[in-house]
Amino acid sequence: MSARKEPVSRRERPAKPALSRRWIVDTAVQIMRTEGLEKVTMRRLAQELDTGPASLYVYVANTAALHAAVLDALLGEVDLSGRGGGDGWRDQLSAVLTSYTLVLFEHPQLARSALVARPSGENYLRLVERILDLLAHSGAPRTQVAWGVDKLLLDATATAAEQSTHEHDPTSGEDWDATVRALRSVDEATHPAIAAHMPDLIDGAVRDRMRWSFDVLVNGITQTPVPDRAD
Amino acid sequence: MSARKEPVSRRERPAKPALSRRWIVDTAVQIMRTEGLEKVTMRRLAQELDTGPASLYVYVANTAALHAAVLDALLGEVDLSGRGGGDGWRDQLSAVLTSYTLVLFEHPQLARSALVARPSGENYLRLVERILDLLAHSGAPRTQVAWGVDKLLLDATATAAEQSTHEHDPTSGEDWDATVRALRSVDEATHPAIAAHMPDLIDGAVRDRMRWSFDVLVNGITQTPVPDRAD
DNA sequence: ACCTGAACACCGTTCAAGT
DNA sequence: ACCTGAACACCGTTCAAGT
Repeated sequence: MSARKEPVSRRERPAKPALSRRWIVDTAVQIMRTEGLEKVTMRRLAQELDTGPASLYVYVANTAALHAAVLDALLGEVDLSGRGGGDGWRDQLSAVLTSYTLVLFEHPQLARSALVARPSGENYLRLVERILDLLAHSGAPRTQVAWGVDKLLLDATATAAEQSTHEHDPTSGEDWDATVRALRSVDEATHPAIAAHMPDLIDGAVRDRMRWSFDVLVNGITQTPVPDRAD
Repeated sequence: MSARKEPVSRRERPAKPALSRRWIVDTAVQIMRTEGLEKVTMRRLAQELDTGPASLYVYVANTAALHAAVLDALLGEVDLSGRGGGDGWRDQLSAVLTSYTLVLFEHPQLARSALVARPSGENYLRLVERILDLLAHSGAPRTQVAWGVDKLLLDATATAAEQSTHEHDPTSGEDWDATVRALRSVDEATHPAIAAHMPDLIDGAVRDRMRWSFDVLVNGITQTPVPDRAD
């Protein structure tokens, strides 16, 4: 006779907030931070939000869109100021891209999804705007600048995506080990070039390679004219 | 009384071949060609091989390894000759990388898995050997050549991975559409640089961009010295 | 050594039905 | 309009048991 359940159950937990895209994405980010992106599934997320998976489809088109939203949220952490290096556009650009890469390094799986589902959120637009502006200060022709932004972001994203040897990452670094082993154990007779370049092929601190990649791209972008348009 | 099933059932289908890594990978390639990589699952593959999924684990460590094996098989199709352009190392290198990129363009999903699980099969080694050899003809310092190969392959792979607007691909091009829409509808007041570079940011034939990317990288790689090693 | 059945622990997405 | 239960059609991987 005592069990009227309505008010009791309502007070049992800290008041389930109304569903909203905002709340859904925030919760997804939280799950990613604590358990990794592979746990950011519709079902797991629904469970966390105390509802069924079907309910999420009112706010999110599918899993890919969900991951894209999580990525954009994370891009809010990129430091766009360019502080850290010198005052020139080049140092500032380097600092912004380094910040972008480091943010993705924390979540290589997200970098991979960035390669699949191109982001289009406000934080992504802010990032593109900033890089474009800095690169334009190089004085390079407009098209080179426009195409160059793409190259810089693609390189940084792909570098992060590759860097899967990470704690929260289940698909960790044994593939890279396999590649290293394969390159090391190569027969000098059949693969002379590999043997000849061997230590360097595998060596090099990530930081050094990142810095060099940046210089390679900026030098190339500013100095290489776009080809004559094919038909 | 007539139904002795042993010999009959043995003749019912064209004699199930014994399981082997070779046979498994070949069948996987065939499924990918006809149904796309997303159908290359342990279960689907087992079904095709007329066995249970557990049996495959004798030959293949997991799904990622399976996809890596499929990728290496596909790399056998890359034309390493370098025919098509001129005779110089640069034209030949361009031809080899174009061939690599085009092979991956047929299967963008495979390109993505190449970014995650670094390949290490014999076809991959052959490809690296060839690119290394060609790039070494530039006369650039050893370390630049070694690191440069990585950049060239990474750029080609990432470019292919992005290019997901493809027939067999379920996760098709609506994300790119969303990005284009976002870039187009940007407010000139808040994102002046995007507005200023707008047509070029999105335009450009894939071929033109590929050619330009190659030139950017080769110019950058051959002209940019590696930084002093940090500690 | 190789192969298997069966189980465990998950997925994404849809849809008719409810409020 | 928003939310839900239930279902459909899948997954990867392990493990004890068999040959």
